[in-house]
Amino acid sequence: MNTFAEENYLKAILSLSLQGEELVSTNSIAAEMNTSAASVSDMLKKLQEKKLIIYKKYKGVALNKQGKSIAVNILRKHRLWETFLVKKLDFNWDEVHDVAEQLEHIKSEELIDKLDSFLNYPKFDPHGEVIPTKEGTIPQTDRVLLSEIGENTNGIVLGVTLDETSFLQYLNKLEIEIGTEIQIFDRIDFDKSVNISIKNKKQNISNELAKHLLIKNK
Amino acid sequence: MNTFAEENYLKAILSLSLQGEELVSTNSIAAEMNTSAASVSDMLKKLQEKKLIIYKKYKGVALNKQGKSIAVNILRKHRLWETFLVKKLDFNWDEVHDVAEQLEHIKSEELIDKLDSFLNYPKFDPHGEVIPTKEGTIPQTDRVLLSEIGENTNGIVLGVTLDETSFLQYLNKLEIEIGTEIQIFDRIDFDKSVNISIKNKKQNISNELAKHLLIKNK
DNA sequence: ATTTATTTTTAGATATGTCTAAATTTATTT
DNA sequence: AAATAAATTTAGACATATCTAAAAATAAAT
Repeated sequence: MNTFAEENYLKAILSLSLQGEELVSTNSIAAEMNTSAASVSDMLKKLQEKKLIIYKKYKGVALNKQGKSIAVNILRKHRLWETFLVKKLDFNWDEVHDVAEQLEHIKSEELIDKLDSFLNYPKFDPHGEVIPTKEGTIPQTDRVLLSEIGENTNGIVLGVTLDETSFLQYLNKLEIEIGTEIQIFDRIDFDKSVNISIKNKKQNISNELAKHLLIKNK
Repeated sequence: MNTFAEENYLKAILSLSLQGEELVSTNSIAAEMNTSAASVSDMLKKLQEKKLIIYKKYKGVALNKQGKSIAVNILRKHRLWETFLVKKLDFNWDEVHDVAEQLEHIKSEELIDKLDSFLNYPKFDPHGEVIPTKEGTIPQTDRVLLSEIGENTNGIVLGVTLDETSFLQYLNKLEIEIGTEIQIFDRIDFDKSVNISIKNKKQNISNELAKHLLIKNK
């Protein structure tokens, strides 16, 4: 059985891997988790002893099979709980992250099975993110980040890849939600911001924001 | 904010207080929590520094106002989660304790308010135990322990005061459940066991068991 | 009222997870 | 290729929570 701290590190490594880092660096984990590089080093040593990661000093870290399985399961639990909070308890999608961060560590396979059934086996969470399966796979979808999409195309907002209140509230202000239609014009070389229009209103979206918006790729 | 360990100690002290101990002893807490008396001593010192208990060395401990408020709130959360697990997720009443022990430590007042509303403000949990109010009071009921009830009376099983799988499974075996009618004949002086009958079947119930059965007192 | 037994506390260790500061390794410049 | 900068690890400290063994206080027995 793993501690909350261990699970959170595994989750952070998974998240950075999914964002494209093959070998995840100590510093990026520290940034992701708001902790010091020293603490990360300490923990990586422990996770390696427990045989959950592949870690080469000074080089970087990757999840091994068992570590990935645990991390994906935490992600599954996180997203199922978020779905429960929004669908059943009437939370807003920008309010659920902190509570789900706690709930994801509850240990009971039966609980998650029954929750999944109670929610009718949802495929996506309230942010449009795919929910990993019980078997530990993350279903692939045809979504693409706004920061990666081609110019002069149209799309539909399918979801977000960040779960922070400040981010989600900013989206509300921009009137961007799941299902919103969006035209993509062009990308500025200088700062990689994107010119788009939503409901015929032209806007410039920063790369920082575009990196976290999932668009249907047609 | 309190740690899980602190919350568990406060809960244990509350539980023993409600069972009649005015000044709760170190040993009884250790027994309740399956830990050593030394650990209890250590923790009592910390809880006193945090001003959650009234503790006199070698004499015993009681919750103060703030400590009681926290402990009652944990109890409220535990019983609401148990209700959720049984009513919404189809757990059996003898399967929910361990998961509820984890869920009771989730920190979010809004979560519990919304859960309460979702469950339609239940007054009792699946074991028949009263659910403390949001304001921190434990509603009084007219129930009495089978170990305390008068001889030659009738009653109805309203609930239990223990949440252990082995206990609840034994009740199932004895065909005792909530709502079961019961005749009380007499109590044996020697071991304080009680002679009763359930569905015209005479049985002798140990004091140990009778101490955890709540009966309607008419 | 002493002695004995029980209960409770303290002392000293251990494990987890965190930190700052210093040392080491790797990457980047010149 | 040597010097500088950046990233990473180690060393040493601290807080929490636990344990065993020993000491101290209280309760029970003679």
